[in-house]
Amino acid sequence: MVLSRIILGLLALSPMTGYDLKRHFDTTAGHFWAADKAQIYRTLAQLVTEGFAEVETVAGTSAPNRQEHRITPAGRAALAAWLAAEPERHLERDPFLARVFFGDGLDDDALRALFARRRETTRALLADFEATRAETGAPDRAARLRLATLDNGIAHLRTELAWLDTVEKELT
Amino acid sequence: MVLSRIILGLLALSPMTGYDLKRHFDTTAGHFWAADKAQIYRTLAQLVTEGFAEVETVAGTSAPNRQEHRITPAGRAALAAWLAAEPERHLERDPFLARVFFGDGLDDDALRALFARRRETTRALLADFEATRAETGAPDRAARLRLATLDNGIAHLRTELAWLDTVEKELT
DNA sequence: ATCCGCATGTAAGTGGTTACATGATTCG
DNA sequence: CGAATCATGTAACCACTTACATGCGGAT
Repeated sequence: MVLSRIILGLLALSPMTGYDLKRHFDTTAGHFWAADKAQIYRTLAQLVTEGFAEVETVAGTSAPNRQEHRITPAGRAALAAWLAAEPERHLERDPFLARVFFGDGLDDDALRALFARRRETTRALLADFEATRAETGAPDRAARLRLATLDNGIAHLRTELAWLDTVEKELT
Repeated sequence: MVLSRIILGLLALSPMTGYDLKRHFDTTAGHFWAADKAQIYRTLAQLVTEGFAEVETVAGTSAPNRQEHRITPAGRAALAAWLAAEPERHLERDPFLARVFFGDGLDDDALRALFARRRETTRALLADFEATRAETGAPDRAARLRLATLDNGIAHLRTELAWLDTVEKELT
């Protein structure tokens, strides 16, 4: 459900192929929703049978054929309805925190390594987000809201680093 | 995989029934992993067939029979192996942020309502976490690590509220 | 020559959600 | 008398992941 509506939202910005959508999920939309191509192609087919999107095959001149998907008026209505509906609840599932919770089963070195890996992936993601943010200018209302989700990610990544500081200090 | 190892971790603290486990997932373990009872009972049965847990039926005196599950030595080994393994990566999936990203499809009032609901659920969860934290004292190493995961949750909830402040201010 | 990007999909398996089903005891 | 808590589970469904499979064109 959520994935299909996010895809409709992206198609509302412009017509796209599954491959184009995948790139969005690997960059902009990845801050709040993960999806892989198997899911994307399946959901796209489903949107077409529901009448929320239409396909047009665009012959590739110097590339493979593109299956361009375009949102229909019914698709726009479904997107609007979802936007106004009660948000689904967000269920937390973080394998790293699970390991920390049972971390007494690791010795100090292994624990330190666990925190160090977390710090490294967090730091890298933050650098990535901040670089993306620097690229953007002159936002209208739509772009300001999209930026807000990126800022949300940046704020949480900074918080994670600050939390790691205190936890690692306590471990010494 | 992750769920089965978290259950092993909880069983390592003390033998439990599926119902007991459910209460843990609704409180302490809920900060980092969500699970419902259908999954818990299924996973428990699987752990028994794998030889990682054993069941003992305890006749209820003034209650239904309890199926007490106890971790086996093989189970402890599987838990230790998982703890030391590379953490699975954490995939973000937040329906609220998805709505904000496409928020231009909502009018100002609907947007404000969206943020207000998020603020309310965040505030309530934070109060809950802070109350839990106040209850705890004199921690050993194991308890300090469990507390650290709670502090992680508290830090992120505060960050979310601060982010909401700036976004809602910008909306005026 | 080899690798990377573009572009499409299928199949099998695992993990997670929702709805159905039951029944005793305790507290207000 | 009714609601909440304790306690168990099944069935059907939906969502997500991983591995398999193909092939062109352009750059190094």
